[in-house]
Amino acid sequence: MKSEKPPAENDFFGMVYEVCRLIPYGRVTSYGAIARYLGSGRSARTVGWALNACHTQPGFIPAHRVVNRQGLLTGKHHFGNSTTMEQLLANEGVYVEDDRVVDFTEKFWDPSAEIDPLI
DNA sequence: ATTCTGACAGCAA
DNA sequence: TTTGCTGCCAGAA
Repeated sequence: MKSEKPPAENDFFGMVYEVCRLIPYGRVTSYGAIARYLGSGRSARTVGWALNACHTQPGFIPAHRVVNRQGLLTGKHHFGNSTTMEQLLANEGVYVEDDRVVDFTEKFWDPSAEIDPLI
């Protein structure tokens, strides 16, 4: 067998999609947080690139819950309309103002901090 | 094959 | 303090 697709656990993109699905309702996370959870703290760019291809994945990927570490909706233009991402977040109780998540530090959800019990 | 870009983040000056 | 460069992985030309 050749070109056998590796499991999501071994696929960087798959990991990104999986973590996105783990983001709780009404919460947001950052690209760097996901990258860090994957073990590559500086691969945040690749995370964004994976989300760019999230539409190729089956099911729904809550990519609108992923923003940059400033809380800015840098990828809102990738949701078809520039307001779609903001609307989705507002629908979950995450309000956005001036392309920035309100109370970002409170809404922030760190996968490596929640999923991995460091206690 | 090489080069550049891309929904970022960290560090140096 | 801000500005700029580098690093990271994957895909397109």
